[in-house]
Parts: sequence; structure tokens; C-alpha cells
Amino acid sequence: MQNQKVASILNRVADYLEMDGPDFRTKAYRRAAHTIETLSVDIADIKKQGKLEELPGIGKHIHAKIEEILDTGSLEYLENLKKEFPLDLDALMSVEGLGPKKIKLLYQELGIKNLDDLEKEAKRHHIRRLKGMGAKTEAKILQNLEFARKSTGRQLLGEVLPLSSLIKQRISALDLVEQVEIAGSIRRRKETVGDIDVLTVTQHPDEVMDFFNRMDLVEEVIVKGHSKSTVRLFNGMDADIRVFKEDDFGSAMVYFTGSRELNISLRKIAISQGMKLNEYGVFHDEKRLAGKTEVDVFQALGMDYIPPELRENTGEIEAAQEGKLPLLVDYGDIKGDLHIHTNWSDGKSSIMEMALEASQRDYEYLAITDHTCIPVARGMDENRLIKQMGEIDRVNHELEDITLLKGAEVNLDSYGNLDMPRDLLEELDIVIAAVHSDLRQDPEKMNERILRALENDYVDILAHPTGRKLKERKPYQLNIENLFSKARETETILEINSQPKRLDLKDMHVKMAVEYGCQLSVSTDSHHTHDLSFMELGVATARRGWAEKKDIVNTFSLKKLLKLIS
DNA sequence: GCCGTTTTCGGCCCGACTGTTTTCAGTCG
Repeated sequence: MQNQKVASILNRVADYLEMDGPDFRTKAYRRAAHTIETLSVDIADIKKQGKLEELPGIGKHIHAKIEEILDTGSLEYLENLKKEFPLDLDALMSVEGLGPKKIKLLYQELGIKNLDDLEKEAKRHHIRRLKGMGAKTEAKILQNLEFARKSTGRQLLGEVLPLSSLIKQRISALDLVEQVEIAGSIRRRKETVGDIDVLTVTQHPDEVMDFFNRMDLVEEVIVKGHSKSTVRLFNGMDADIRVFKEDDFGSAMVYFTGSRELNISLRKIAISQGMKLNEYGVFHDEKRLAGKTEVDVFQALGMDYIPPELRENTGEIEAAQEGKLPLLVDYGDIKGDLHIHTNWSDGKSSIMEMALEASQRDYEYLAITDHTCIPVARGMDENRLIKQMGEIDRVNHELEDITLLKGAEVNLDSYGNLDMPRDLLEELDIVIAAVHSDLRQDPEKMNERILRALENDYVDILAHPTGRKLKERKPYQLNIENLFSKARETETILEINSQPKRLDLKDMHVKMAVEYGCQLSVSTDSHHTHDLSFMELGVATARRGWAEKKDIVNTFSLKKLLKLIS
């Protein structure tokens, strides 16, 4: 799967072209990159089928460039641009306030190639001499440079959500504020988040922005205007607050929930129908047609309401226009968790504690699936597993509202065999198979290993199928198409693991799996009672993958579920 | 460089804010 690589090369070309802008070639490259980035199939397969030019935004020229990248692994056009401008573009672009134009000027006039050069020239006060720059720009560069060096980039949704909720809570406690919502990629529930967008309705913009800027979470105020303010928070993340009138709030929510590509498409649709769309409403000439609610805005544009998790411009607009959006699985549809650990292996809470917490969440069932054998996770041997089954029976007897299922997360050896004997597996209600060792195996062997696990009759669920960990570890090099067709053929359930770092399967893979007709589960892989709340992240991922209730097996009643996995 | 339910040529999303200007360019989202 080279989609990511092709997209990043095209994006890099766009970065260089932007130095000479305004140039619509830039937009063309970015659009093509976005198309490829959000493709759920392998771009190499599309090339093989000769269908590259059927993709939106890909014409004759970019088609040829994609072929070159796939054939040779690089793009001569980009290599020449790099020679012409031998810059550390990523680093320079990460300095707030520096864009392609200024970077080009800095290189041509002062020979600045990287952050060290930039710092040197700023300290010598050479930058303020350049056209369009001044003392303030120079000082800002120096200030932002330090931050660019430290910055870790996007943060995990699971880590940012609690912070954004706290901010929302604080703002909504103000009497002056009529409405507050978090928008942006947090509202879309994207797996990583770049900043926090807060939208408010108030008659007192200055007071509200002052309150926001003075929160103890704020390290520094970056921008302050009449309708928006940007601050840098203690954790290095930026947060924006924007103030609207009540009648504008729906269109503001649409616009600031994004994505960027979705906004561009929506505005084009407005134009094609003789209207104009911005964050203040949908307009025909001067007359406002909609703006108060999101539903009104989508309706004025001639389409159904699009749930935030789908707003990535990957086909949802067309579906909304045709009334064919999926009826997404809902956060309240989940009837149980099928992958949790207790203190019988590497979990921190007891079986009873986990059961009570699940019961609090109104679950109908909970599968106890501790590790087997692997030493690192205090995995259970056969005797302990038998003992644990007895304990589960005992707790089940004690609790009325919830049913505990006997399960195990069984380790797959390097060849895809389970590390538990058949007679024991037979006793379990549910068997999860997972890779926990020999992760750097040769890709071909890893593929065989996992396919072999799917063929095992005892395996009900494959846990965290691709093994990725966000910001930590790449996925195994799986042939994902083979995985999905084998899962469907063997009726093995694929897990959407809800751990903030995993979210595995990821959104795009969920979408693909749904198209393949695979069965999915959303589970938390909890190691503590607190972790059960990760379910929200997993369901969000399922929704981002267009999954419906029928695709997710733990929305089923206990009876229906047991029939499926028996 | 791409694209077409007014177009095969002439468009290409839109607004806020800042710093440098003195009417605007660059950046950001």
C-alpha cells in the first residue's frame, strides 16, 4: 500500500509550487493528494486496472507522475525542485507565521535552509531588512522557532477529548454565554488532533474571549481580534475561540467542523446553485436562506444532514445528495464489551470490579478475555484459565444484570497457531486471537500467520488486526484485501480496538471491511475499569468507517451474539 | 493542473488577523 507515500510526494510538490503562487497547480496537486490519501483501495491496483484518470482531481499530467512514483519510487520533478531549493521545508513550515513565500525569500536573500540558519539570521537582525518583513516579524520568528523545535505535532484524540470537554465546561458555565460547542477535527473524531476549536454564541464577545485568554490552561495569547482569539495551551496545543450570533451558529458549526476539503466542496456546490456559503450562512444575493442550524444549512444546499464523523469529503456529499447516507451505528447501540483484561493477567481491576463497571454502563454482557501464556502480560497457563472459569461462574451467579462470557486473548505463535489446547478452547464462549510476539517478522510470513489464524475454527475475533500504535509503531505490512476476504469467508470477526493509541482497525479500513461484508466488533481492550470509557473512541472510528449497527456484533443481543460465535 | 446540469476556455472557497503598508500580501484555518 503506497497511497500515503504517493500522496506525500504530491503534497510536497504543492509546497514548492506555492512559493511562486498564486498558482492553481498547487490546488490541483493538493486535491490529487487528498484523493489518494483517503482512498480505501491500493493506488497500485487502480493503476493496474488503468483507472487512475477516473479518480477525482487526477488528469493526464498527475496520472503520469503517479505512474512514475509507483514504478521508480520517486518523482524526478520533485527531485529537481529539491535541488533548486535544498531546504528543510518541514522544519521551516512548522514555524508559525512562516509560509512558502517567506521561506523562499529567506532562502534567496539570506541563504536560510533550516532552523539553525533561521535563528542565526534573526539574531543578527538581518531578517528585518527584507521586503515585507520588519522587527516584529523577526521577533515572532525567534519566538515561534523554539516552539517549532519542541513541537510534537498532532496529539491523540483520546488525550485531547478530556481537555476539550473541560474547556467547554468552563466556558458554558459563564452566564454571558448562550451556546458552546467544540468543532474541528475533535468533533469529527479524527484519530489525531491538531488544535481545539471552540465556537460560542454570546452578546459579549470581548468578555468571553478575555475569559478564554486568561484560563489557567493558557500559556500565551497568539491572536486576539474582534471575533476570534487563538491561544497556546500548557500542553503545546493551540486552541481557537470564535464568537457568533445565534442565527449564524449552524453555518459556523458546519464550516469549523470541516474538513477543509469538505468546505471547499460545499462552497462550490453553493456557487453552482447561484448561492454563497460562508461561516455566517447560506445566501442568495443578500438574502440569507439558512444559518441557524446545521440541518438548515445542509438542506439549503440540497442534501441530507451529514454526521460530523463523515465530513471528510470522501463520498459523503454525493451520498447525502442522493439520500443514501448510512444509518451509522450509534454510541448508545453497544450492548457489551468483548475484549477486556483483569488482574488475572495484566489488568489492574478484578473480574467483579470490571463486571460492576460494565453493569453501570448498562451493558448486557462482558467478555473476560485475559492473556494466555505470553510471559510479559502475566498470561495465564492452562490451570489458571480453568481456575478463572470457575471464578467467572461464581461472579455470574452473584450478578443479575449482566452476563460474563468466558474468553481469552490467545497468543498466535510465529506460524499462526494458538498457544492453548483444543479441549480448553472448546470450553470458552469466545476466543480472541492476537499477535504479541515476533512483530518484525517477514511480511509474507506475517500475512500467512494471520490468515492461518482466521482459518482456525476456534477463533471468533482477530484483535487489533494491523498492530499499529499511533506515533509509536507502524502496522504490519499486511495485504489488507486478502485479510478482509479471508475474514468474510471464515466468518471471523475483526476487532476495532478502542485504545487511544491503537484505533485498529482504523477508519478507512473499517470502511473497506464494511464494503467487503466483514463482521466487526468494537472493544476497549481495557486493563482498568476506567478504560471501559474508551468505547466512545472505537464507536467513533466505526462511524468514521461508515459502519451501521448491523456491521457491529456487540450491538447484538446476547442471544444473537452467542448464536453467531458458537 | 483539472474540469464542465451555463463553460473544452476561463475559472478555481472564503474570511479573520497581522504586519507591513497607505491599500495589501501572506498566513492560517
